[in-house]
Amino acid sequence: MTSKNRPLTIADVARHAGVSIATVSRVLNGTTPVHAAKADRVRLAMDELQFVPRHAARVLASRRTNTIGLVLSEISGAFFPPMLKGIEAGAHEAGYDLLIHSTQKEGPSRRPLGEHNTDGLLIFTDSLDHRELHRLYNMNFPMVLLHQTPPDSLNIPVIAIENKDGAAMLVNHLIEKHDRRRIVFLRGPEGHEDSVWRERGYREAIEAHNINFNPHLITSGGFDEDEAFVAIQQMLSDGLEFDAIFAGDDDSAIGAMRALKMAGRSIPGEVAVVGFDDVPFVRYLSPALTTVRAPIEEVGREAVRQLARLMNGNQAQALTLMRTELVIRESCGCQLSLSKNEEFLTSTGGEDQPAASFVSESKSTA
Amino acid sequence: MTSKNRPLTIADVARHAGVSIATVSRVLNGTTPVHAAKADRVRLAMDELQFVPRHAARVLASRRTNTIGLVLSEISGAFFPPMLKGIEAGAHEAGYDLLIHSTQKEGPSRRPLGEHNTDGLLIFTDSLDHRELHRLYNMNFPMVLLHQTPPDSLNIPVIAIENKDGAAMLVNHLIEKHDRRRIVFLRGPEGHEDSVWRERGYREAIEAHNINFNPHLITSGGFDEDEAFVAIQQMLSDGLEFDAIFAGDDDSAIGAMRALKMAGRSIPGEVAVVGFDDVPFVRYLSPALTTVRAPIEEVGREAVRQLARLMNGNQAQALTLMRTELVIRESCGCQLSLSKNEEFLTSTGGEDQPAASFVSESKSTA
DNA sequence: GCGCTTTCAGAAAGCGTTTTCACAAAAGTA
DNA sequence: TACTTTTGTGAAAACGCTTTCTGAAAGCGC
Repeated sequence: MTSKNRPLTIADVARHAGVSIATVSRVLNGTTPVHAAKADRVRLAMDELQFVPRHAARVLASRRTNTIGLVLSEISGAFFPPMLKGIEAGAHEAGYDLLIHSTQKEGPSRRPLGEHNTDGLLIFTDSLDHRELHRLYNMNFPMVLLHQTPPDSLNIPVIAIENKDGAAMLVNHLIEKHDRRRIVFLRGPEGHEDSVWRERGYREAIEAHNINFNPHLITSGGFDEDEAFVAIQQMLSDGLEFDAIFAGDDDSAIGAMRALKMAGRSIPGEVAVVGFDDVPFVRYLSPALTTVRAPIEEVGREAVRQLARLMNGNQAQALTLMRTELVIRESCGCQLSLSKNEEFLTSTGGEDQPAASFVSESKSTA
Repeated sequence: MTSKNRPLTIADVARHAGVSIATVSRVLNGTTPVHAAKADRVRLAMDELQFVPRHAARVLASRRTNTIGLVLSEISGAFFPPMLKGIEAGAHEAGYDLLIHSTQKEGPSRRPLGEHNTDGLLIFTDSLDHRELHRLYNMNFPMVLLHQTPPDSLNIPVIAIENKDGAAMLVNHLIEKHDRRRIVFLRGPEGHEDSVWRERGYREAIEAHNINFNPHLITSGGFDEDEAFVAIQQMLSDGLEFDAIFAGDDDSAIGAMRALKMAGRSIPGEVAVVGFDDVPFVRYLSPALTTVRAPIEEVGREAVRQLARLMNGNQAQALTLMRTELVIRESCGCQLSLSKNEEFLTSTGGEDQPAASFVSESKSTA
């Protein structure tokens, strides 16, 4: 056990290497050229002493935290791990630490993430504090929103997925390949933006095929298995006629399938069912669920990239939409060669533009 | 837009309230009594100025970061979100920020989490750096290990789940309720601690029922669907006789079921299959999977609690094992009343001791 | 060799808090 | 009333870095 009493400072390193503390700082940060020989002495001294600079002191002096904050409301769901993974990887690449802050049940005196402990914020929550958001916005603090357009038409960059395209692909498939024309749509929770865009895709696809939009075919499934179960039971007992269900998300697709099975309707024979998200297990449902997949990990990575641009004083893209791809299985009516449980993937575009992004949806939904 | 040029400091607050900066600091921290009237003036001033103290300065001066670090190797898996959720909640409760650091592919010059930017560390990784661990251990830095016993018999607290008990419950059930006696066990990856304990539970249950342990019935499923699929196919083609499979985890259970189905063996008629973990979707398999569930969120919460004890200078529990519970479904041979997809839950103990923990396994596995 | 620009290095001034120290005022005690 | 404690407060010294500012040494053209 060596003498581990007082923690080391750059002064110790400086003394050990026979230079001034300024020089130590310079080799630490590479801000100003230092004679090679001297620099080596300093590095050697740091190694020998096992010196680690004190983070807080650097932050205080340099006024940069080298940390990005992630504000989120709920840690759950199948999409969460890949997203966090992407964010962590992105932060890693860009050389930032990642501070996580959940706003679920805001405690009494929790100091929020902000300009005092981060250099920029990734915001992924539905219940954001507008006052705080405006404050940060006004001080020009770097922020990027995930899956949500900014309120009050603030000019904050957004990363989201091609919900509308994905939904349209799904509905087009039902209409064109399986000749379904009475397609139910199960909405998500009130105010859920993904849901709004999916519904828009649904309607555009319907209308593009000259099918009359029937408002009775739309109800809420709450992006929730049980709620969707009840909703479909209700529709069935109301005697509503339909030959397909676009369930809004995979969870509600499961609920819908349960209700259909219980009522003795065959899937996809009488009613085709499709979902959205492609959470890992829907391939095991019988019939295996046709759905849409989004590059969630890439969303996280891209969000950090945009944020990094902002933090470096550059402009970021106002809206980045990540491509979604159709995942055809059986619940839509397709027959899969069951030899090896293969999947047919149809993508919006080519595979060669990994982080390609394009603005296609208007930006006002708020 | 108010004058947002120079950021505010406590000096501004002090001036505004007509007190010294020391007094402002005191009402900010509540360290020393301050006259009520004066304190109110200070608080008012802070409100009016919208003052937020600079984190780095406090850290530097107080030598406490108010942050805990989470070191992990892989952000994925069904158990990850609940675990992180528990950790976040625990950190929240204890008033700490949460810094996340993934070690998957260690970049060139990534400064690690340590004493300079956190007050304590939660470590959840299989590839930990022993040198660094020893360094922190020697300087008495607060650390808690998740799902892994410390190397070199260092005295670092561990939070894990009752793997052995859970496995034994499962195997006991297969033997006692379904009269299975030739039970296959699918190991996890080499060196996976959870797997080691589950195997131990398996063996103890076997031996407690006077069944001869047959090493041929044990092979590796890698905690992976495809690997398990291949392993079971191999066993079948080898002509090995068995009437049940304890799959080590749910993923490998899926692979095992696929192999059995492909070979035309009925589940659970000819071969019962059970898993471990109860990831969300195994209830939808047919037959629905019997498995074991662990209170993963509670593991995260408890880990933070133990860490908080350490950070406050108290002693923490060397080993905390969280209870697991049997989740009986159909793949073991039980008949479920299918009316509402109910589950029968059997717990190791009562429900009344939420964070109860007890040391029962010896602590040497390393 | 002589001025000129570069390069490199040290002294010292912050960065914005907490905390020690000292002390005045208020409150007990006799 | 005089004499000790307590309580509340401010001045000023850390905390451990980065970053000017300044000057010495080194390189360059002629």
